Amino acid sequence: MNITFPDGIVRQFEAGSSGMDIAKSISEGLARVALGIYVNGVPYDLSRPITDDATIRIVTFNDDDGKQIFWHSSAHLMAEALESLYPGIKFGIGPPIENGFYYDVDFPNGKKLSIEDLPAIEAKMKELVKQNSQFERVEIAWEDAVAFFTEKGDEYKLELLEGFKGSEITLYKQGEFTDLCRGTHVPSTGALKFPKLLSVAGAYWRGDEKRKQLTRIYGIAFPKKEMLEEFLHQREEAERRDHRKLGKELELFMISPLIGGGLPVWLPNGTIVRRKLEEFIKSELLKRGYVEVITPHIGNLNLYRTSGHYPYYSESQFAPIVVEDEEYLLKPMNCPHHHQIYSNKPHSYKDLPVRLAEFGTVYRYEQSGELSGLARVRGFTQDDAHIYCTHEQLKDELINAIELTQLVFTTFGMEVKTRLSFRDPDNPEKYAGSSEMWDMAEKEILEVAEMMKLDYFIGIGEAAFYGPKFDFIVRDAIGRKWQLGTVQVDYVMPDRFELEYTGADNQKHRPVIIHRAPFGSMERFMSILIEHYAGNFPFWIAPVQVSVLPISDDQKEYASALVAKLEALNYRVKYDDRSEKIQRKIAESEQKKIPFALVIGKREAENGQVSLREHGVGDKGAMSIEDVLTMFSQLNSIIN
RNA sequence: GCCAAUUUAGCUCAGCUGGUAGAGCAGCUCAUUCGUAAUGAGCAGGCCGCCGGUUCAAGUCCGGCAAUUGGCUCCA
Repeated sequence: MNITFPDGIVRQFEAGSSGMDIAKSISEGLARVALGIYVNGVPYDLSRPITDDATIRIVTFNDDDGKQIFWHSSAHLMAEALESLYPGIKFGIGPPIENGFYYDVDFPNGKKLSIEDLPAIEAKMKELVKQNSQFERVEIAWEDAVAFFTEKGDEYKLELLEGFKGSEITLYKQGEFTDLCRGTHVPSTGALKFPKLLSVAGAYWRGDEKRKQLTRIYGIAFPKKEMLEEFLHQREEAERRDHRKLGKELELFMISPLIGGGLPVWLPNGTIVRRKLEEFIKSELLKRGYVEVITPHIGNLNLYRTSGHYPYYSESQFAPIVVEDEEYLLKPMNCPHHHQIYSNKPHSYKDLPVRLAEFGTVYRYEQSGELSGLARVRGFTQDDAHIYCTHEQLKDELINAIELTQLVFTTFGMEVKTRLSFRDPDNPEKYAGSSEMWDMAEKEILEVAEMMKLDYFIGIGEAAFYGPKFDFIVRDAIGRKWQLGTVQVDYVMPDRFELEYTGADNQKHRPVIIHRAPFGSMERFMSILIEHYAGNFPFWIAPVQVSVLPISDDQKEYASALVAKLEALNYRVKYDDRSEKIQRKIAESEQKKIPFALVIGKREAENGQVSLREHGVGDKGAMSIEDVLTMFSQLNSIIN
């Protein structure tokens, strides 16, 4: 048979040759690290015979596909260890994930697993690695599979089998353990050299809150020790950057149980950063024809009935407040308020687009277990705006809004992924508006994405109830993904609020609304920003921009004059005139992550200079005060 | 909300099988006037998350509650 390699070369192999045979024919080295083979795009075990002409690709741990095979096999390895330690244990599903794998299990006799139990399981896994048992693929009739798992008493596997009725079933066996599995797996457990179990969590069977909660055990594994060490080191680094830790250390924000979980309070340092971010956005808005408005924190429930938010999202809102027989809602979004501003007066097509912007604080009910620092909260401020435009203006306005969002992310050097969030066609009841309107809006979004050459992917079922959107997604220090900015198309609200403008034809028309928020929420953006910079904020947003450090009391007069000068220029200065050694003052300036320290000794005071020290870099030598001021002014010029 | 873990001084953390609380840093006072990451001495600081129980005795054991953390579910 003819086997085509990824580089296009075709070679002859005997029919029935396995992936391992092919790997060996290339090199012993490849055969040692090969984990699986893709045959015409379908993953095969290396031992599985290939019978016909095929295009193949051998995968190793360096390929994402290879990692998935590796971690999938690791999940089976963990399952084998669990079964030998806890006989009678039942298994749910055990897939590979982005970073490792998990297995959902149901322990016998109500055993509660805690992280203290993990080392023993890990030790057992290592023992099984040494045994180096082969992963064996068994093709079996559906009825026989049912019989097998009935005998074993594993109701979860039986439930899974119900879904595969009629099709051919495969089992995988290694050592004493047999699992229902599509595959593919590594040749033997010996490959899974360095496993590490990471955490224990509860997870509902089939993700259904109403069903039994199983124990989910997360783990990861690597073929080389250095890889595991690197992975663990990265986790530590992520922990070091965690915005909750840095937020406390740098006094950026706090959460008080007495105020309430999920209701973060911005401390003076954090407030400076936030205000700088707001100034930055405001200066961009003014350049782009937005006007600012201010709306209250609560609104009559009828407003949200009109918008449709109330029935659609009543579960994620705080309960209504009743006063004088009227019901009010803590506002879960700003849009309906802005729509009222739009309809406050009649509009001509000549007025459009109307762009209303507000840093609007909204309140949403989140389950207590979901709250997390600044990233997931119950009250937050959106850098919100609504653009009311004609249909002809829509694409230009979308582009304008997306460009602003991109400017934000490039200014901070963040990597984002763009998701085109479309409706879920299987759940039409989740969305307002006609199917034709959705088709049109999704098409327009796609066209804009293509025109702007965005690097996007499509998220089915991620749309808002009133329309599809662009979402910008960023990862935090520990790899969790968060949606930040968003740009949304809305044909529904104009109808619900009967928004109008008079066209050139003297007829009434419906405007289109764009909802957009480049930061998303100030809180979440701040959480990502802290982690992105590891607390080392750039000069223009740093809570304290520069520390002034006289070496001895003799330089105090010179130093305090410099401090006054800097403060007069609106720089944020920390003057450290304590009778401490200069080393100490520098250490503290560095710990507080202040971008620059100006060290002043006898020499500088005599020459009208300062000795400049850059945070994280070190001593940059003596400079004139004028040069320092010029440099600071340049660094500050992002806001203009 | 559910599963698991955690909660001791402002912060980070120690406190073994129950015998009445400890360190470092921060703070305050004094001395020191110093050239690029921590000068020394002294002082002060605690409803050991909250409520209840067991016990002669609870930071420690048991129960409940709360908050936080890792997940699940959900997410405009």
